[in-house]
Amino acid sequence: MSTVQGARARARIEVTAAIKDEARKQLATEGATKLSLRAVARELGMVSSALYRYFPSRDDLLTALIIDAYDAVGEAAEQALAKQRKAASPAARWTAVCRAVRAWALAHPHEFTLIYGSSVPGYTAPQETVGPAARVGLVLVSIARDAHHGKGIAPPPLAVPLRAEAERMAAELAPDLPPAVVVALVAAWAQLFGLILFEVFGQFRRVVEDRDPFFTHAAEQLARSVGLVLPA
Amino acid sequence: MSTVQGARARARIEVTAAIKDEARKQLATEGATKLSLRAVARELGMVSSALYRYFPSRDDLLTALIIDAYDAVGEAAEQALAKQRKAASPAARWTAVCRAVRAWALAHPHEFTLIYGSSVPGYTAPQETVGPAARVGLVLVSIARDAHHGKGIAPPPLAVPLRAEAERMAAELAPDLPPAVVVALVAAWAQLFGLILFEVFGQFRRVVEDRDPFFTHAAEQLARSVGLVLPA
DNA sequence: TCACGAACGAGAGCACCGCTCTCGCCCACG
DNA sequence: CGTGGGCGAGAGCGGTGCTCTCGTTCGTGA
Repeated sequence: MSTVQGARARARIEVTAAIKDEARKQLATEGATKLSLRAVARELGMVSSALYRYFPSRDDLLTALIIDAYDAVGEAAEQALAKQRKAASPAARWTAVCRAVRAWALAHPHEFTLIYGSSVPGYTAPQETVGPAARVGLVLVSIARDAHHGKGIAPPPLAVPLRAEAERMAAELAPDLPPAVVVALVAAWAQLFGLILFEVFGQFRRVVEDRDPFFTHAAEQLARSVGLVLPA
Repeated sequence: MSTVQGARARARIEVTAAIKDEARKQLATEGATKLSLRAVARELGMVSSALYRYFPSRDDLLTALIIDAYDAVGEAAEQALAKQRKAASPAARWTAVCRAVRAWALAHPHEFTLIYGSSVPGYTAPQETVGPAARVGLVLVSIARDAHHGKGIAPPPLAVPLRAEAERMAAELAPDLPPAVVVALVAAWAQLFGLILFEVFGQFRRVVEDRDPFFTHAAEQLARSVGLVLPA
């Protein structure tokens, strides 16, 4: 029933996409705070009130862009993993995924900021965002899972004993992995984005100049921290 | 000459402080994007144009708040280090500083977001911010330096060989420390804020529930990654 | 001492914003 | 074929950052 929708529905999809495209363009040049419904409408030859036929509010437009951005960075990570799949070591896959996420962030800094930077502390993300938001994390988990299950090359790498609460959290998130690996995985997930955020926000200016090799090295160390690198 | 300034100068200082206080209050309740000059003026019983006698623009007000926030979190880190100074192991000092930074961030989420989150990708921070912004990093460096120089307990912990550029960067930043330690230090610096940002932004919701022990564990692992933990 | 000038607050006003409401139009479905 | 609902246009509301002008106040240098 959805294959050949009426012209009405098709037009709606097209206009919605055009609005998002124009909004993304303004996002890239001006940033999220400067994104203006009126400017988007103006650029599209519409009047501002017409946009409200497609998005109930400016925040809903932003939410749509957020979901798209989560999907885009998640897909970048998944494609990087797929490209590395055969015969690459877990550490090599990990690094490739990290580099892909970083590359996407540097190519779309404002969209990356939108999802990982400027979030409002009090604000609870709408339910539709949680799925797309999890994709990068799931890619990282899958690398560890493959390494642990398939070839069994990921030993629990940690010397510091875990608290009981951490054990429980690990059992909930990924019961098939050693708790220490799960905890390290979650931490590495956040730390990866710390590295990228600092680079995107310019915190490394005058501190790290050759950021590409620095990042690669840090990503490899993260892989080590999760136990993806075999002791030599 | 500056001890007993005229009454006008004192009034100016007081009004400036009152503006910043009210702005901080609104920042805490509404967030940076909703901070309104007119609302601040209204609350202070002034008219909006009067604020421009004290801050040339809204962005300059925000810059002032940014500097204050950098100083506040830097001071929190420095005080945590000072409190731990005597007889504490380098790893214990490291963890204490990390926990102090996190505690400040959780207590002032909007101010933390202002300095580490919502930064505009294209925007270059004014020169006045670089000093205050460096304070937390310098505290971390000082811990590693004390450990390396004073007691020599920080062995270069890394197995992956460094690139030549990384060696050069390390020599510029802290020539008295082993390059591998400097590189790990910079990465740990960014990763620490990745952990805190994810917690402040709610990325750990439904993922990490007992965040305090999780963070402490992650901070200890970061100390390990810099070489602050002696091999058992 | 006193006049000058700088700093100050008030107010009006500009251009822009998000959002609402009403109004005609026109297409698709019953 | 008639009609109801989706649509775009337009006016308008209250808000924003920022500018300019105009009296007033108050410290300071002559």
